[in-house]
Amino acid sequence: MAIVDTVKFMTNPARVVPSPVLKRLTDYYTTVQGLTAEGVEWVSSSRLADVLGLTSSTVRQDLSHLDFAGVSKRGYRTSGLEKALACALGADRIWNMLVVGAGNLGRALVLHPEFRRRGFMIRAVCDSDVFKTGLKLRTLEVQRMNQIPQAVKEHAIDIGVIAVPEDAAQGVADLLVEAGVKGLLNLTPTHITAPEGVAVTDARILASLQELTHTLMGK
Amino acid sequence: MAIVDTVKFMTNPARVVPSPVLKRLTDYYTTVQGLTAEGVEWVSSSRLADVLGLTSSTVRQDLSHLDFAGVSKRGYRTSGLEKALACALGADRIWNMLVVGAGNLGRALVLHPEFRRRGFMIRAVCDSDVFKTGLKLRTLEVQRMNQIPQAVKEHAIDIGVIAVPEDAAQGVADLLVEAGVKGLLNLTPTHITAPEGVAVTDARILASLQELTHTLMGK
DNA sequence: TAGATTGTTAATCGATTAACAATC
DNA sequence: TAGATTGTTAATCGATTAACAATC
Repeated sequence: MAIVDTVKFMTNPARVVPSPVLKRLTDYYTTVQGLTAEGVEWVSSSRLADVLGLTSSTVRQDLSHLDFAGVSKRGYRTSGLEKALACALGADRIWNMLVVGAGNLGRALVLHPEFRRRGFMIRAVCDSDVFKTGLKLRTLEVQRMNQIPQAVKEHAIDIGVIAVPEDAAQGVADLLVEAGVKGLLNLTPTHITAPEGVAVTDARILASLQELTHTLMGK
Repeated sequence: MAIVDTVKFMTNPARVVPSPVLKRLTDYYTTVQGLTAEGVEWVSSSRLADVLGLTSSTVRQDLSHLDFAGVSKRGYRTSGLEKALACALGADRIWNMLVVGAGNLGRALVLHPEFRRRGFMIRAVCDSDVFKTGLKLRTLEVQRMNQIPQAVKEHAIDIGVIAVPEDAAQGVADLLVEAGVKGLLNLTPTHITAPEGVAVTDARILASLQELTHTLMGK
């Protein structure tokens, strides 16, 4: 029996946050950030549920994945909850990014101050178009594609951002993986394949629009 | 018995495509577009499954929501499948959009040719910053916020795009709804509330990044 | 204390997968 | 025909919701 318990104990901690929960954690995070900014000190699961269109049950289940406990009769202390969420999402540290593609989307990312403000630091930008080489985006000069490996090493890049035309996406992904990035943010509509150890997330901007238009047609 | 059958028949056609299926339909669409472009004429559910990391069972279930049938032993004809997907997603028509916010993100959308190419026509841009009024983005002049109602009527705007700072997002959403748009694309991390009849989709760029960093921390 | 809210278990609901008869 | 692939039903799996004891 003791052995069984031990096994249980040993397998449990490797608990993965299920994907729908993870998506909601990001929602809680922005909401709670807003509340602390307003000076609200306590929030209940039902209040969060109301704001985000969920049930209080879902909220409590979700927050139980965090290393943070609420208080009976009071709810969750916003300051602690914010910190716990930031910690779970990696929002309490700095992430180094390299953007490939200096087109409109790539430039917008580099110039958008929100990313920096939230710890997503764009350290380098590359583009295959040699006429863009040397172009200045804020403090960064657009580099050649063959500079990717060196840039990844030099700046300890965690995340490669794919902001190139659709048909170049997989090739760029391969280059970034080869250079040693641990994660990819894919801004193109293409499905990207990467080896086991490399995480890929799709920004799905076009997909969002298409989901929206699908819905609009039913009206 | 006949009555029961009739009721079943009458309730069924109002079938809604479940959200996870809808998300995958956009993936099938880009994949099949690629295949037709390459000249591939037939594709099987298992081929699609391989490319997108799904099971063939899921693919067949999903495609059964379309008004299009495969052929035993051959699979799905890519040309017909592409058309059926385009039709389901509203990708076979033109959608009129108004962008609020002429910052980096808003400008990128207006200038990005992919949206136009896919039928998402940005007809007007507004910004609350009067110093931006009159600024030219391609063929469009940035307009004042109070021009929103007129612009929506004049261009028969279907979709309002929210590309403003986070704390202005809900206010802009309210203005757009008031002006009569049927759908909202929210590019901010904020949760937006809108009345029943108005569809909202979140682009979740920052959320995608945070999901990614959460995953990276486990490594 | 009394009442409100958490944390958690159990029940329900929905989505994914397996399996297989129909079929070209 | 024989073999491969669909469409669909049934089984499994996972996520959401309901319910309630624990608690501050």
